Amino acid sequence: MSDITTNFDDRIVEYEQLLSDFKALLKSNSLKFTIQREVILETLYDSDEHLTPESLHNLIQEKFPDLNIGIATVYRTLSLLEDSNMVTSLYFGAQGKKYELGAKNHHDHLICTNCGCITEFVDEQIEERQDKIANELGFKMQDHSMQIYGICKNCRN
Amino acid sequence: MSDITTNFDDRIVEYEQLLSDFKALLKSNSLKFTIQREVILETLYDSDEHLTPESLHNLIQEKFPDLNIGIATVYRTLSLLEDSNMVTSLYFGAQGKKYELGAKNHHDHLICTNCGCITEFVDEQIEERQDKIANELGFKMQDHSMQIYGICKNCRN
DNA sequence: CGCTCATTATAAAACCTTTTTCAATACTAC
DNA sequence: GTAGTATTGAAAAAGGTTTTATAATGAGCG
Repeated sequence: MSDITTNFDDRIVEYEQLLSDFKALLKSNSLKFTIQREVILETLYDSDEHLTPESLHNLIQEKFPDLNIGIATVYRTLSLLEDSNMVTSLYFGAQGKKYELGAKNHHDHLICTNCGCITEFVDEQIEERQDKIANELGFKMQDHSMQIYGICKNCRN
Repeated sequence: MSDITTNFDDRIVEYEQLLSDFKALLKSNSLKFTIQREVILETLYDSDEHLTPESLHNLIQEKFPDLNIGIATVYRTLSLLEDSNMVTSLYFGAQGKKYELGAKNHHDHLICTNCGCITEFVDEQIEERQDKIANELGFKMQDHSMQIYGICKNCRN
């Protein structure tokens, strides 16, 4: 078995786990499992990007044109998922909320000031350096966030 | 003369330069120099953060409560400054524009989650590393911001 | 299956930010 | 000072996104 296949299996297992967590969550709150909610969770899972409610809705329309899911349902489901910590949202500036799945492992962001796309990265050297700076200044670090703004590869063409 | 005094003088000189550039710009376009425009430029200069039109307006209200500058004037002046490249704006996500003055020296922030105090710092290693990461990912860096959250020296006692 | 109530799509309403309108004001040149 | 015109604050309008109201639908349970 190749690594790719193994990863693929892992991914399915991971999604099944997520889905059953979601079902359990719904059940314990006397809420119902609907095709709309499943599709929203699945689309969120399949996407590696941070999505706005609108872009998520567009994605769903493309993938499931016959379902005709309303934007209000997307908003309602995202709020539900966020309230139960299955998705997290990021604020970029005073407004502009974007959602992503999971109790995230930490990462920093490259944000394109032209198209708004977000690329994630983690850099061990920066993480270490941050620890060191905090220590040197007598600061007990709890958290940090870093954003790099610029023009992404695609937009430079 | 100490370094601090020298920096202070430099800062005043820098602002005077900026102001006279602004005046020249206005004159050459048959526009008028008003107290509102001066206050907006000055407040932008004094702030080290990226500001939304709204937060800039709030800042001005605090600093000059008697002037009663309208939010529309803030928007108008920011557009004017941006058109003439004296300020740059960044998009955060699909929407949400933030402004900052053109030539600004960069620094990062340590923010105390207990007392709210902010310590500024610059670290060459982190700056270099950021450049490198941006380059590796085909990203043309324009700016970046980093915040470390935690408990400051004073508050730990 | 049939009952009950949560959920849905749709559309209207509520919200927010940004722009425009307009009469009053104030800067600049003379 | 005065004339001419850009600028201002206030309020209305425009342009978005997000939420709510509603009647119809559908999931879950016995």
